[in-house]
Amino acid sequence: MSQVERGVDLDSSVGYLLKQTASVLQVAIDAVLRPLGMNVTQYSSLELLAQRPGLSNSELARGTFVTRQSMNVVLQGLERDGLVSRPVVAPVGRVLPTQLTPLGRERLATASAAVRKVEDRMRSDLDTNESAQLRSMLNRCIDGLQR
Amino acid sequence: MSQVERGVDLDSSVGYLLKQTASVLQVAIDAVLRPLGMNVTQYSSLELLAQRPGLSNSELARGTFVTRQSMNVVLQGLERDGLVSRPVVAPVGRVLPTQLTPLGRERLATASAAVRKVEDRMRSDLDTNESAQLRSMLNRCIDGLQR
DNA sequence: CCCATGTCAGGTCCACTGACATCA
DNA sequence: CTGATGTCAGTGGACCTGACATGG
Repeated sequence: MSQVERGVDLDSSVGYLLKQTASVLQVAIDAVLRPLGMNVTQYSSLELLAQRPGLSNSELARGTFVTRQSMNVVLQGLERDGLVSRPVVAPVGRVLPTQLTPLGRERLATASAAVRKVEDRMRSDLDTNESAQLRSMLNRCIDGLQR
Repeated sequence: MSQVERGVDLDSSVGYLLKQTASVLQVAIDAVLRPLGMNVTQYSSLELLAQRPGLSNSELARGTFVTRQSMNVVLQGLERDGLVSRPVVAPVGRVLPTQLTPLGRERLATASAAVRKVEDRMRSDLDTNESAQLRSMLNRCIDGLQR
């Protein structure tokens, strides 16, 4: 049989496990978003826009962990599909504040429900307290790395 | 200033935090491996081979979360650079067991030390007990997702 | 026969880097 | 001038599908 199943002794490495978990999660979310014609970055952008209307291209890029160049392409696609809208000219500076359209809000609702199910499945073996601990520890990992 | 810094209220989502942590970690490890002329997938392959000599292409692919086609390309590169070696003919079946060369072992030692530093920095705000908890919870997240 | 493996090919997707103009 | 932004262009990595030969 295969020597690599689960539990190479690399699972003593937090980094390896982190990568694995993120990878499995990405695949799972991808799978539920694909039938909706959406990928993770597009979904993340819509979710961010719902919570913080008027975010600019660069701000969305930072919020979804991609470059502003990549986000530019994403936004062009979302705009083409009528899910978001941006003013033709910048009201101030070069920043173009982006808004969800009614259609975008509708699609997001569907996608959001699907993604929430995945996340619930991921947390199904964790109680509320552990979820909070997990978030706390991940935040501290991020802080540590950015030092 | 930017409205997106740290702490959009999405950090109540484990999934979002997980993606962010993995993203920051990837960037950090990339940064230390780049000067060594290595990327994360190559490093992961060498690390796996050090712990489990003789892994095949397909097994390495599963262990690093890429397809066997992608791993095939990676191995060709590592072989060309003299970091790994594979027999010309399969000793049994079609499986070609891969081995680290002395050079590969040497490069891995350097890379491994660099990566370990990053991982230590990531865990700097966690005590031993918390690290174990984090691993445990990540493992349960993976199990939950694969159900 | 069925399945896993190693490998090659073609096409696609996605994110990145580089570069440039614009504006506070 | 500096720094942030929006955007265009090119590049690279990893994916997928398909294919085929080989071996348990």
